[in-house]
Amino acid sequence: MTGLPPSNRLPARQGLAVRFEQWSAEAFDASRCPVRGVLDRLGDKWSTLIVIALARRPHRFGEIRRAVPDISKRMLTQTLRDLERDGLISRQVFPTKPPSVEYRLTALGESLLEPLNALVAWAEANQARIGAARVAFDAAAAMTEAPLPGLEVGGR
Amino acid sequence: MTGLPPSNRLPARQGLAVRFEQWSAEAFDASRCPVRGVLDRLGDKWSTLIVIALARRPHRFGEIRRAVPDISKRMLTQTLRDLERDGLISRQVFPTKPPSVEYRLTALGESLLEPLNALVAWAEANQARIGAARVAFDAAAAMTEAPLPGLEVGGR
DNA sequence: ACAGATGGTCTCACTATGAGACCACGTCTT
DNA sequence: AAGACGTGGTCTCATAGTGAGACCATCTGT
Repeated sequence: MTGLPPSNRLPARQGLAVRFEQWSAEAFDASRCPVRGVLDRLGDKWSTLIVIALARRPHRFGEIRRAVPDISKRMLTQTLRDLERDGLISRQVFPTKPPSVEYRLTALGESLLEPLNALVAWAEANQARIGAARVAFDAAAAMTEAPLPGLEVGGR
Repeated sequence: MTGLPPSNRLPARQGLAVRFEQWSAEAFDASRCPVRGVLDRLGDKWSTLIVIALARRPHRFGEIRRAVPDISKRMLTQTLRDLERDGLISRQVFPTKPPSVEYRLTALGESLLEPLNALVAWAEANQARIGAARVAFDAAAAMTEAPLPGLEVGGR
């Protein structure tokens, strides 16, 4: 990531720029662009996590809950429904005694793994930089709020 | 996208799988994984849109609002602050008479364009499939709710 | 003199979210 | 035999997040 020559970035920038101009020009407003709908779904807090969990193998409802511990049943159900509605995962009920339900990625869902992997790799490679930026930003903000040095002892 | 051989998907799947196992194994719960923080920020409704807008060129506050029409001032301010805090964009105030403010991507922010472009390309390539899946799902759901054919005229 | 544009902040109402109770069913424990 | 537990959910309720729009100080144009 760090070793990439800058020339590798330009196509991405231009790719996005061209897309964006097309959206703006064709639809006249970006809000109606259909990619927005896709990005919004992917953009919610849990979709990507669930897709990543299912990337390993099919999971049952409770397994996903254990894999993503801080999701509530309510949101898990809802997000799974949304992902199923979008054709990214499939839901299969097994007539076992307490009926069990298995969720797995569809072909469409699997095709999402490529770009998602790129994003996760970026996040992993740059989380330290982002963390440092946050610390620096918060420190600067604290200085602006209370610009008297010597009175600041522990920060807040 | 459609023409990709399946073998191209496997590395992505395994890459995510391996990452996920490492998160689960090392931190013992996925909720503390730092990538989560990054993904959450990128996952909010507006961050990606703003980054995409800034991919073209630096924008002023009002320009971004015009580029992303359905964002409120409140959320625009907040999202810009967050992106700035994470070191993805920089904020520069010009001492013009009504002072103007320019936002631009930092090097870190530009490095995000590559994976983001991949994601947007995927969204663009698959939005039709997703739309079709939604229609199919809603139709199936309507059938389940009201399984009597002949009584359903217009649907709902 | 007054509207408009600049980049925000603040309040208020509405919506989305999380915590947890509840359900029907069957198995396991006591 | 009675009660606890696990299955996959749904439902309600309190709280958190969000969008709409008023408001602010300053300068420019008419």
